[in-house]
Amino acid sequence: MERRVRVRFAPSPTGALHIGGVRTALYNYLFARQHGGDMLLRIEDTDSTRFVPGAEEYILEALDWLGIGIDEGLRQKKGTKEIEAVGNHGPYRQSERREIYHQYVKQLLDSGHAYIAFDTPEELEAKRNEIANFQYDARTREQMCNSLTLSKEEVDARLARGDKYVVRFKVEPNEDVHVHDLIRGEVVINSNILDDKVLYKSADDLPTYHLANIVDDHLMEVSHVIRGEEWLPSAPLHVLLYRAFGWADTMPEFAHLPLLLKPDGNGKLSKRDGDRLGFPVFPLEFHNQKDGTVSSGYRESGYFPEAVINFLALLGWHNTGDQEMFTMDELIQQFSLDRVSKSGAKFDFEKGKWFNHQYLQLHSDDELAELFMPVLEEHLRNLNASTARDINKTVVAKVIGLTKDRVNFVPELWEQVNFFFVAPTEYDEKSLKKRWKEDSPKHMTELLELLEGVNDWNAETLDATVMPWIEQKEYGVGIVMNAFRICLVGAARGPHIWAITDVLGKEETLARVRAALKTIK
RNA sequence: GGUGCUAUCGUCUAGUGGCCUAGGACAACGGCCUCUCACGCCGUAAACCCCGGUUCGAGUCCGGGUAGCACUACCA
Repeated sequence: MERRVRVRFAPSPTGALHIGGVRTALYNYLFARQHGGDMLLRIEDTDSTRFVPGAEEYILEALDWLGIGIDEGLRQKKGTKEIEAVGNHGPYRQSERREIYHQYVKQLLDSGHAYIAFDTPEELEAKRNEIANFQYDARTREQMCNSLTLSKEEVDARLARGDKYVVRFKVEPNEDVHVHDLIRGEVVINSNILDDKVLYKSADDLPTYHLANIVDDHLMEVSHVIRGEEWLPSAPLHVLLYRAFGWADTMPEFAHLPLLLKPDGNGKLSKRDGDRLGFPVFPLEFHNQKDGTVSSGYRESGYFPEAVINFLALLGWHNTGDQEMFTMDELIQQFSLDRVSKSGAKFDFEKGKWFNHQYLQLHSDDELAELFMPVLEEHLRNLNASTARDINKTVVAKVIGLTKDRVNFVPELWEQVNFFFVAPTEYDEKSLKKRWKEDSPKHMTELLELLEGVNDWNAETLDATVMPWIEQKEYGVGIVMNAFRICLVGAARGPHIWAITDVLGKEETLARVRAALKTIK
């Protein structure tokens, strides 16, 4: 009988959601959707010391922005930032599941799969200093302070006294543990290299990841665990845990995803790489209330969620064939775990920019105008308002249509369209040197006269008036037009000249030529 | 140090024993277009980690090296 596909994304609220985590969430989501299954969101907050306020809200908002839908667990209430819990396998925050874990810790203790240990962190530290490569396991536990070495009376006394303790998993030595991984195949690890992992700590009355993770995945009926490769080494431990609980027959399938690596050099992609190389490592901007740092986000940098999704999907997964552009629906249809690469992928954000360029072109001028309007207004506010011309969305959409193919991001539009709204006050030196000739003042003075006589101000009329004039005078099209362009734009760049005069109108065009004549040289 | 995972252009990757003279995309470079800058189009350069083995034939299978990465906490 086929089991219903249920996957989970289980982040820790220790800060902004890393882009690698986003990809893990995405692959889980694609897998769930493809199989008509459920995507769960669980918060793994068993380390109270690392909790960062706002992180949980951040994670949910980021997933919502990216279009990664949650079916069960914690999610944003539709259209709001409020958090709601849906489903009947809750609670979905591990810190709220204490009583549940108590029961399972006891089960392991009673069945002899776990034991109580009183060694203090200081004692363990000392042991590690004393013995190279010290590991708490079958070879060493007999020398430690635990319920295996102490008498029952002593253990009870310590417990009654309120001594801090942990519960450790009793790993049986010298056993080959097989883990079946959907991406990597069979992985075999000998239990000798595993240590007796701490499953529960009395100090904060919380389990560690390993215990909570197995208990929750079992109780929540998770069918596939799709997570980062950093978990591969502890997968055998998890298998042993499933067996100890007697859940081996319903143990989920595992798939360990390759890691996202630094663009340059070696190692895992980190927050610092983003700062160093100038690109976001997080989906949304994050203000860390704990350490006061601010991290830039893809959303605030002008990325479209579709572009981020497309980019991320292809970092570690690729179908046969040459398709590069994928909608979420296409990804859901085509994604498969056996086409996920086994090796880590360097995070090359140049490709990300290209994807954004592609998606930007797909948006209509009106949509882009809507997005660009606030950026434009902000820039104009920062300039002297009196130099700004009237702006309305129709004009903004029009100039965006003229320039959008040359930008990757909406905010970059400003550099392309600013001269439509603000007359140049200075003229680019390089452009002048190359395009402003000795005769240019004379040409512009004559052109000015010619243009003053044009009543029907549009591209066709202007072209039909100016071109023959240039030809007749033998001035050269490039010489005149480039000088004209400098007058209007302030530099040798921008769209076709008649497209510019069209938006500027007769009055403004003439005014700019006059101003240039006065200012240049 | 130990254990595990991985290994095709600078980067993401296609390739599942003959279709590979190794394909696509990003980036780079060159050209075309053109009143400018871009976009776009066309093109160039660019890779099978090394050594053995299996086979008529290996990027593809096997072994050994090497390298990279991950893990090795009362963090996840």
